[in-house]
Amino acid sequence: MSAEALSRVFSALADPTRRDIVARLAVADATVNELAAPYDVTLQAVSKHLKVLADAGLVSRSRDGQRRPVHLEAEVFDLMTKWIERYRREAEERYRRLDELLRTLPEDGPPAPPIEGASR
Amino acid sequence: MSAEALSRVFSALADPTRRDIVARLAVADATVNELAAPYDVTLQAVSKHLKVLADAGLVSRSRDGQRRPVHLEAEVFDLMTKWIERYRREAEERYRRLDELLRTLPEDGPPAPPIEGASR
DNA sequence: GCCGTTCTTAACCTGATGGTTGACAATCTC
DNA sequence: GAGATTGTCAACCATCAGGTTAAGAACGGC
Repeated sequence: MSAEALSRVFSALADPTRRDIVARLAVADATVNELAAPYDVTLQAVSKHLKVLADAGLVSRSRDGQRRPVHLEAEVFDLMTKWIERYRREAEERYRRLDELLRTLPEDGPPAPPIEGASR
Repeated sequence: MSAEALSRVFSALADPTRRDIVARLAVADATVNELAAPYDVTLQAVSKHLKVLADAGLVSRSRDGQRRPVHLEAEVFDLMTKWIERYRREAEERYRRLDELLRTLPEDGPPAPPIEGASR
C-alpha cells in the first residue's frame, strides 16, 4: 500500500529532469509550457514527466483557461523524509552502541580474536 | 556530477526489495545468503540488487572467508535528506509568504479579481 | 464558428531493468 | 587435493521507461 507509494515517489525523483522540475516548482507554480522551455525535449515528454510526478503525488495540476498550472505538493516529502530518517537513525544508533562496546573492551592490538557470540 | 549520484540513490531505493534490504541492514550487517533468504527470487537476483545498492553508495561489501558481509553506508542518506529538505523548505516559505499576503488583503468574498501584476 | 494556443493521449521505438539459468571463482572442511 | 559452500559474472528474456511523431481535446479571441 504505502510501499507502492514510496516506490512511485523514489522512482519519480530518480530522473534528473523531474528533479529539476520539482526544484523550479518549489520557487513558483508554472504552466506546462513554462516548465518545458529550458529542456530540449518535446512538450509531450515534459507532459509525461508531469504525469509521473502527479501519480507520485508530488505535484497537482489544475485548470486556468487553456493553461494547466502545476503546483508542488510538499507534504509527500514528509513520507520520504520519515522513511530515510528512520533507517538513518537506526544505523546511527547501531554505530553508537558499537563504539561504546569497543570503548569498554580491553585495549589490545588489531589482531583481536573474533567476538564469538557477543550479542546473540 | 552529484546529479548522477542522486539519480542512482533514488533509483536504487525505488525498488521495494532493495528498500527492504536497506531496512534490514539498518539493524545489522548481513551476508548475501542471509539477505536473500526471505525473498523468493534467486541468489543471483539479490546479488544484482546489492550491486545496484553498492553503485549508489548505499552499501559496502567486504570479505570474511567465503562470506561477503554487506554493510549499510548511512552517510548517503544525508545527500538525499539535504536535497529533499532544501525544496521542502523553499515550498513552505512560499506558503508562508502567500498566507501573509492573503492576511493583509481586504476581507471581501470569494470572487476577488485576479491580482494583476501583484509581485511581478 | 473558426483559428491559434495549450496540453494530453496513442502508437511506436530503443535502451535500461529485474528476473532467469549456467558457468566458474574463491574459500573452508575433510 | 576433492568436495561443499558462498557468491559473482555472462547470456538471455520480458517488461518498463523515456523519447519521438501524429492526432485530437479544450479553451480564448476574433
